[in-house]
Amino acid sequence: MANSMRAEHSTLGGHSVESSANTIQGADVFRLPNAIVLADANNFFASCETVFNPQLAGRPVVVLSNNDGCVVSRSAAAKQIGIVNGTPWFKIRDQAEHDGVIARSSNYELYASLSHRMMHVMSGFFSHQEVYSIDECFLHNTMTRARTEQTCNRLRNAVLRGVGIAVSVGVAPTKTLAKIANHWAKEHPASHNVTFWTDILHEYGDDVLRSIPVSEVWGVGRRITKKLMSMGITTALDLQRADPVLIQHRFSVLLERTVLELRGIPCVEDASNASSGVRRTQILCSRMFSSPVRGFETLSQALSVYAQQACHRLHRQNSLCGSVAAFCSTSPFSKEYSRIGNSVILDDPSDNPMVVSKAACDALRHRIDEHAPYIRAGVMLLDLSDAQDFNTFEGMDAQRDEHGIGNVLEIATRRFVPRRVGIGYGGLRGAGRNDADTGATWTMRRDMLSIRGTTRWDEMPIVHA
DNA sequence: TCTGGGGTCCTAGGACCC
DNA sequence: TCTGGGGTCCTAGGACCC
Repeated sequence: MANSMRAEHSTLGGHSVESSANTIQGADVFRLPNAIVLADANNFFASCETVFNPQLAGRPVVVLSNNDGCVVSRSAAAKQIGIVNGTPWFKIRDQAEHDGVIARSSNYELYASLSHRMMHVMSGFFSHQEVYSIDECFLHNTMTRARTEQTCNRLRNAVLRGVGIAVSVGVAPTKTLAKIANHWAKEHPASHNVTFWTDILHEYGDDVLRSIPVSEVWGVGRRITKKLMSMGITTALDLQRADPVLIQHRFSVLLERTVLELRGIPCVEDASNASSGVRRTQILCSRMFSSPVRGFETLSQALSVYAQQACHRLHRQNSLCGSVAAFCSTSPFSKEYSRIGNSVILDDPSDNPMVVSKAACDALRHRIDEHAPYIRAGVMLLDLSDAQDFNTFEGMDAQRDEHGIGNVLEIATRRFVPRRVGIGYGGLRGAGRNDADTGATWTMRRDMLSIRGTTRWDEMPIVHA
């Protein structure tokens, strides 16, 4: 599919020949100038923090990554005082606190819950929704220009009223252009947070793409930017005008598709597996430790906890894994950086946390340096297959865990909350209120965690009337 | 002192087969 | 003694996204 698409576009040199059929069906829908609607929450994590804590509205708020490491989301006010995403918190903490910045540990349980509500509300306004990330979705549109604008505004109001989150909307013929239109909507208050690509193109012509550095185009990362710059391609307009065949040759089909998308030719396919939820092809669970861990004994505690968490996700999508990989590493910022990884093939595909946990530990057992300070570790489940499809000869069954410990864990998790029970260290809970708080020294730091008002009875917000 | 986590897709290159 | 070329499959690594 992707290949035939590429061949077609490459040979046609940019503009496709339409078939005579003008039916609003299948791929033809996406040839319409307003076919793709991208709805994206403004400063999502920071906005979520404000939902149940309205005093934060208008104030500089930042949300930190796990372990309170880096800034990952900023409110408008925090952006205004010049805080940059990705900055390590320890480097700016003093100044930020002096400036009245309020920091929060990331509260993914809250964000996931609000994301779910937001997506549900938005799904009602268009025929097809493709959830792209926790805070944005593509909506497929077949309405007229006027109807589309009306619908986008109703969608924005519904999310704002129903969930308390502001979203911006970009409308364009392709996803890449919708990203650009969405960005424009966020940057230009006059747009009322809904921007049509065709409008800004009509008003500003080539200046729109000329004003966008190539590094800001969706799909262009740091490495590719550097290489493009050396070829004299510095703006989105330069990339749009580049030869797709040359780009494909020097880079990849991915970037070639970006060139075509910038020209208004849709090439990025639907990535979501309908609305029923996506089945992952690999599952990774990894964390940084709050302080360095030495020795296999302690490391295996962490591996065991991560393996159980990974199995929980494996079970949820009804898959089995054929192999388990584990890794650990010292700090990449230290002189003696080392990373150790190894994988183990299971005798039979399994979703049993006991089996997976043991495999993860076995993978690293005799490989680690007993004295090295490890700062992170992770467990990866690979070679996933559908549990229902699994058939072998008699006597060679999958190591399924039908009535065993995994199911007991699932049931207990559903009835109580995650991590009230578990194997080994995964079952211990310390005094703190953090999910992963096992009382061990390595569990992650979340010193500034807000309430999980939508998922925990004991943390429900209190309203004073 | 202190720098996130979880994914996807593509490509190159090796192994193997005929 | 000489030892082609093309296809397929797999894996590791690179690059990207949010």
